[in-house]
Amino acid sequence: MALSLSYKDKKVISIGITSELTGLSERQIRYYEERKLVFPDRSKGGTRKYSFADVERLVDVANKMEDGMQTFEIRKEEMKKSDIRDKMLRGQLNAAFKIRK
Amino acid sequence: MALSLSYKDKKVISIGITSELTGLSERQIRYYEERKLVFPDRSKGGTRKYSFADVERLVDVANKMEDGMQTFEIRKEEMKKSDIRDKMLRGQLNAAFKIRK
DNA sequence: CGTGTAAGGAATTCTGACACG
DNA sequence: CGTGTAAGGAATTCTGACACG
Repeated sequence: MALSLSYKDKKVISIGITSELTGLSERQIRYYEERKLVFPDRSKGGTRKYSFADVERLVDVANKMEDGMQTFEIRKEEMKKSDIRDKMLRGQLNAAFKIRK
Repeated sequence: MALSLSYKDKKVISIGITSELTGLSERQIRYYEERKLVFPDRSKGGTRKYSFADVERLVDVANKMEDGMQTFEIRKEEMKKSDIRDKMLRGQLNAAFKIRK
């Protein structure tokens, strides 16, 4: 791990607890992973480990599913978001670089 | 649950992960519970669940053990702390009450 | 497409006890 | 006192598949 992450991002929660926290079934949670909507870590033995950020993510996904959105649409939306973030970050870095020049 | 607790206080971490996070053996963690130094929740099935606060607590305990302190001394120290907190809280409440009077 | 379920197996955790010291 | 360990059992999780739709 490069950075020491805050509680919110530490992957320490089992799927059972994650299920309780989100109200989703384990089946749903595993399926959303299959559809690339969440990315839990794995223990050496292979059990999934989620963060509180993942839990929030899953609740968000659940809401969108309720609104009739499909998994691939939700994924696209997320990809767009991180794309925007990437561009903004690059913009910031560029600006900083110019200033220092 | 009366209050909605923050991430730090939610009991969602299994003993295995807690062991990794603290560097303590599961045996040690269970023993410190026996000695009333940590108070994990339990799942319906009986498995222990710790919070990040518990993890910090355990690291603290571990440090004191290294300093040669015994479990009952650590517990006494903690009781003193919470006792002080209680008194301060009572003082606060009393003061507030007098003001409003 | 999204989710429930039964199936068989593996990983995780639990308790009580013996051991050492 | 504090901790390791083997023991037997129970709870938890995993994957791949069949089902419905």
